[in-house]
Amino acid sequence: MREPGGKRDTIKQQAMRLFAERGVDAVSVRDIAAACDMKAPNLYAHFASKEDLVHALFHDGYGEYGAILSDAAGGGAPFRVRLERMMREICRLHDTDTDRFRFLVMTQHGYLARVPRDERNPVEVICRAVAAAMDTGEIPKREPDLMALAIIGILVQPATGRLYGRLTGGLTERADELVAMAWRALS
Amino acid sequence: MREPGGKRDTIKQQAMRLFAERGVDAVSVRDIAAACDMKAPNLYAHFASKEDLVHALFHDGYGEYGAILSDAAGGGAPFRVRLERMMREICRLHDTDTDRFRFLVMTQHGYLARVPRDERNPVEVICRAVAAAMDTGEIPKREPDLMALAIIGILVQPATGRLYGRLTGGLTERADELVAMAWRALS
DNA sequence: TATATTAACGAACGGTCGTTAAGAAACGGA
DNA sequence: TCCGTTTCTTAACGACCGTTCGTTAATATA
Repeated sequence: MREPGGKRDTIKQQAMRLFAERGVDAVSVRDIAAACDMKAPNLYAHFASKEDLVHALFHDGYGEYGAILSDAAGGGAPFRVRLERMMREICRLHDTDTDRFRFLVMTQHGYLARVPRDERNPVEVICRAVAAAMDTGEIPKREPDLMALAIIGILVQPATGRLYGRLTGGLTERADELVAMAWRALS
Repeated sequence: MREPGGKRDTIKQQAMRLFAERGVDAVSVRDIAAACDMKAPNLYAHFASKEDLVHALFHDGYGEYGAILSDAAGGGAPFRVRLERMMREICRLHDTDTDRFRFLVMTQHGYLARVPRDERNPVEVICRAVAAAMDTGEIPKREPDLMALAIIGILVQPATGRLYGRLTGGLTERADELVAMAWRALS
């Protein structure tokens, strides 16, 4: 349970990688330990339990993604610009932070119900941005959460398709197309 | 391993419900048996293994959904009409066949890589319909699979949001909105 | 009535899980 | 050098997993 140490970060990193590859339930604490060149009981010097590790991973990742999107959604630019910034950030995260992206998408079904709807929740950030754009008249008034979720789907489903080979390559190189599609969908 | 019998269907139905509620790994064969008012070993008179049961559930569900979408995508109507038919079918399945819809969405990450890309694959059906519409010039030519996946995301992500309370109510009552959004996105 | 088939059961198997306890090794400061 | 702390190990625990076994009660067949 030490604060700093490269070890704790190594554990988080390896666990994230394995979770993204196989899913949380299919990865044992012995698997994680082996990937860190240590034995299973040693993990308990750094994390109280496997559940604790998974929760920390999800909470940190979700929070960091929320902060990134919050930055992208901020500022005084028109919604069109801020939407593009958000979507490009998501594409970038998918391409460069793949393990965590996969982990968050795969684990959301188990954890999302108990995540608070604050400014560190990426879904919430997008929902609020869309709702605000409707208030200012930048896009037509429709059900904000429905539209926001659809926009998220435009990104997440291609990402999922990428996972099992329906698409090859990255999302970043398709960001223009995806942003344009989302903008048309909202207009 | 009997063909007919209400029992086999009962097991499939209860297992599907439990899997949709908690996820496959969190449901034991004893849980399934208890939901069917029987004991665990009895399940092995109807299914060779738990894996076999899960696989049958996924394969049947995926195949049936593929057939339904294939019907909706067929005929000589314009693509706009066939797209609307497909999307309305998906909304209907989500609202009236919720357990299976959830199960398929939740389980896809584990099974989707080994599902053949034939006419019984719902994703494939939509991809082919979109690609065909591009060939006939009914929608602009873009990367077909990317656009098809995005359309699926427009449906699946709101469905996911519905799962943990971001949305309330059904998708059917939002079908008009979703179809319009998808059509704008493709245009 | 005797026989074969089926359905369901309790018990138990080998295995893996997450986790804990107790001690060895490594290391830094006096 | 010794000590105290931290790090890591081996061994083992109890729980639960999917699954198999041998048996019993019920039902159909002859």
